Amino acid sequence: MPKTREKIIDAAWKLFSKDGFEAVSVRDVTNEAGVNLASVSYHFSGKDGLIQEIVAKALVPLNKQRVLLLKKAGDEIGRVEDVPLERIIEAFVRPIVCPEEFGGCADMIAQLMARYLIDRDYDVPPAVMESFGDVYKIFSIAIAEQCPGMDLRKALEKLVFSTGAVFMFQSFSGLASKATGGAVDFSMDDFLADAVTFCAAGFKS
Amino acid sequence: MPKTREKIIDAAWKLFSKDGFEAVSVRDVTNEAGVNLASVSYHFSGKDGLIQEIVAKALVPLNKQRVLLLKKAGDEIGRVEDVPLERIIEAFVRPIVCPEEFGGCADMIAQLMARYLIDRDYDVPPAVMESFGDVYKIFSIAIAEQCPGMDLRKALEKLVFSTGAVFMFQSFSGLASKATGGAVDFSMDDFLADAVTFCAAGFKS
DNA sequence: CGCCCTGTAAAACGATAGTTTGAATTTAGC
DNA sequence: GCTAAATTCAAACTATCGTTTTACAGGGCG
Repeated sequence: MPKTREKIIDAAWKLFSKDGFEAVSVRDVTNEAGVNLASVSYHFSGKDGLIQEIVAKALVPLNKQRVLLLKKAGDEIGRVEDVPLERIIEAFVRPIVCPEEFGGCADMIAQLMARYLIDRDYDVPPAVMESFGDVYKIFSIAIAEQCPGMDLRKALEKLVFSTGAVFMFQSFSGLASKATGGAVDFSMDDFLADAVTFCAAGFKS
Repeated sequence: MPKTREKIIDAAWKLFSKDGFEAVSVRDVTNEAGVNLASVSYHFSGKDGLIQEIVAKALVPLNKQRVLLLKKAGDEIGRVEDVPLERIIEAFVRPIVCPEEFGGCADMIAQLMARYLIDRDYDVPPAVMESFGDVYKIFSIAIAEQCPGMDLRKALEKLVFSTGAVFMFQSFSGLASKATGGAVDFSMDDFLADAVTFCAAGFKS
């Protein structure tokens, strides 16, 4: 029998990633979790605290996984400096496309992340901020090393392009599918490979 | 002296694109516009109607401009089939990056668009849906023609990548700038050129 | 003038939001 | 087994939301 706090986190994760922070009420969460309404205020000192907890639980492991994948690729090759561009990008992209591979996170992580970045009302917890800072720093260095003549600034910019490309894909594919009358139907495996190819070419340009 | 209806649209456009549809109340809009609270229900039959009006006013001209730019490039070159890839992508991307070039739309259009695509609670007005369908169809055909061996499906997929890359840039660059301690500082001119190069390379891959 | 239609105004409505209260209950330490 | 802290609970509180109601002002027209 899980504790109340854990039940709240599970329910909040599920509902927030499906419908967003604003659309989901504290009552929705506590009903889903089967706990009392007041327990959110008690355990997280309010809805905002719960949101910060959820976001940190989603994004910090994501960024940790990205760094881990890059490091692992470096170990395989021998030196981190020799990791080919495609592997760098895959390390960057895979945790977003296939979040289930690193421990049970829902497949809504991209939407959750996008939502959090657009809804600026919510503060970014320091831990999340820091993990993003690490990722962007480590990856832009690795990329700059693979692309002679590219400075860190450009590497970072293209990293942002790549993030956007992958990131919005889930949202957009839904709309595109609707707009074109169901002509689009992507598989995630193909998608990951295509995304890596697309971004790698962009970096080499 | 503008009519009440116009004043509401102006205020709603400004507030919605800054803070989002849910965060902005009808009272916020009417206060900003200096009109009575009830006039939103009267002129737009409620908040949802106002949102649809705003979104249509933002996105239909955007998509129209994309098609127009592509057609214009075709006229310059001679035949639409001969427009080089970079020009196609620029036609696709420019109205998002430089919305002020096609008639007074605020520079928040990317954020408004992203928000609308993520907040799925709101229906997409038929006119908007149709304009997106047109754009994706016309552009994926043009691109498939420039990239021998690429089928329409792949072209559409890469078009979605490109949209994402450009689309989220404003949102992400803000975060990246914060996370790296202000190391990033992009200009829109450079950005447009870089984005086109990045996406074109992706298409050629 | 009297009537109707359009538009605006102030006020109130019902619903729902997040939070707090205070009592009841469970848990943990001695 | 008792005491005190921690937790859960039902209920109420305050604020705000979108909407509706009702009244009022003006203009075109028979």
